[in-house]
Amino acid sequence: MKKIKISIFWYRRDLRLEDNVGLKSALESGLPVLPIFIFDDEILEDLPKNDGRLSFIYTSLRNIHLKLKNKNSSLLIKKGNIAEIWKALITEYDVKKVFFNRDYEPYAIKRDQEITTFLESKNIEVRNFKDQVIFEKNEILKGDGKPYTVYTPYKNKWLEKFNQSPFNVEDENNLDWDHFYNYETLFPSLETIGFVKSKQKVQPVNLSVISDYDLNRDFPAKNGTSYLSPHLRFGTVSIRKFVMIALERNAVFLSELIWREFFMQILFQFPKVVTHNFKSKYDGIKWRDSKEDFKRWCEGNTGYPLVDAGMRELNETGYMHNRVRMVTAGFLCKHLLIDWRWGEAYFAEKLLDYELSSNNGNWQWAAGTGCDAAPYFRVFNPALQLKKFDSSLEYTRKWIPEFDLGYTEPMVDHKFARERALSAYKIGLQQ
DNA sequence: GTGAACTTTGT
DNA sequence: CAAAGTTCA
Repeated sequence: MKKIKISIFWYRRDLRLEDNVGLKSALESGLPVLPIFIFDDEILEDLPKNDGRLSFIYTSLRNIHLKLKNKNSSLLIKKGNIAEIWKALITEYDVKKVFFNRDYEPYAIKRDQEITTFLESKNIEVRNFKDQVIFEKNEILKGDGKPYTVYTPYKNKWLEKFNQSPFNVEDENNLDWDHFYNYETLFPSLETIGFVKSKQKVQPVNLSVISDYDLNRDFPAKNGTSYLSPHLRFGTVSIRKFVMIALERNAVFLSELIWREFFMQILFQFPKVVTHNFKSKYDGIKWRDSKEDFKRWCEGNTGYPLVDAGMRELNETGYMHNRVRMVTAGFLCKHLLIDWRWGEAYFAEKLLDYELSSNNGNWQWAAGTGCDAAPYFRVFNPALQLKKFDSSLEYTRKWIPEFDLGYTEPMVDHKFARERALSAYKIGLQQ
C-alpha cells in the first residue's frame, strides 16, 4: 500500500496550538500535518522521576492531543535518541516537509543542525521559524553592527524596532483544523515515559496583576507575580500575545519581557557565558570551595530569614519570588563567596521556569561578572532587604514555621562577609 | 574623542 | 552621597 505524503510539525518548546508560527506554516504546506513531540533521553536522564517540569510538559502535550482528537487527529509522542527517532519516522511515514520553531540554546542549535542535515540528505524540505521571541539573533544590533551588551540601549532599540514591526496574534479558532493528518494513536501514560506525577504545580497565568505590576512586584507576600515565566519557557502561551497585553497595561512588565530577549540574545551572541564570566576580568576571583556552606544555602538554613524563606519556597514549590532570587543569589556569591555557577546549577535543577539564558544572565548579574551587572561592591544587606520588602514578615513566616520559636543564628556576620567579598573581588581583579 | 548613562543599593 | 569602570551615541 502506498503511504500518504505528509508534513511533520515538530513540537519542542512551543506547546500550544494558538499563535504558533511554525505550526501555522505547516498547516499551509498543502500536505496533511502530523504533529509530533519527542522526549529526548539525553535531557530526561538527568531529571528526578517526579520532576515538576516534566509533569507540566506532559499535561500540556495531552491538552494539545485532546483538542486534536476532537478533530480526528492526534499528537504523536516518541521517546528516545532524537536522531534515531527521526530515522524511524521517515521510514514509517512518507515525510515530504518538516517544520519547527527555532531554539537558541547551544544544545538545541547543534541538535537542530544535525537533524536538518540528515533530513535534507533524504530530500526532505526543512523549514524553521521565529516563534518564541519578538526579535532574535541579529535583529537588534548597534550602529556598528555589533550586539548590545547593555540593557537600556538594547531596550530602546528593541522598542524602536517594535514600533515599526506590526504583527498579528493568530487565534486558535482560525487554525486550518482540517489540514491535520487524520489518524488515531494511543497517548502514552506519564509512567510509560518513565516519570510520575509531580506534587509541584505550574500556576496558571495571573493577568490581573499586570496593571499594577510595578507597584507590587517587589513584595513577596503580595499577590503580585504573573506566573508567566514557565508558560513562556515551554511555549504554552504566545510571547506576541503577552507583549501586546504588556504594551497596553504596564511598561515595567513589558520591560521584563524585553530582559528575557536581551539575555537570549546575549546567550546566542556570547555562548561562552554558559561556563565563563561574561567579563573575564573577574576570572581571578578565588571562590570559597565550601560544600558545607553551599548545603546550608541550598536547604535554607543560613540564619538569614529572607534567604532561607526563598530557598525553602524554591525547594517546595519550584518557584521563588523575583526579589528573593536577587537576595539569595547575592548572598551565595557575596556573603558566602561561592562560585555563581554552583547557584546557577541549583536553580536550574529546581526552578519550574528554568531558562538557561535568563538564569545564567541573572546569576552573572548577581555575581557582578555579567554584562550590565550589579557593581561588585554592591552587596545586598539581607536584613535590610527583609525590612524593606517583607516588613510584616508574612512571607518569612510562611516558609519558616520555626521563625518565632527560636531561629538559627546567622551563619556569617554581614559586616565581616561584606568586607571579605570586597577584598576577594579586589584581589581577583588584580590577578 | 567626549560626555552621559548605567535594573533592582548601602551606610 | 559614595562606590569603578565601561558602553553607547
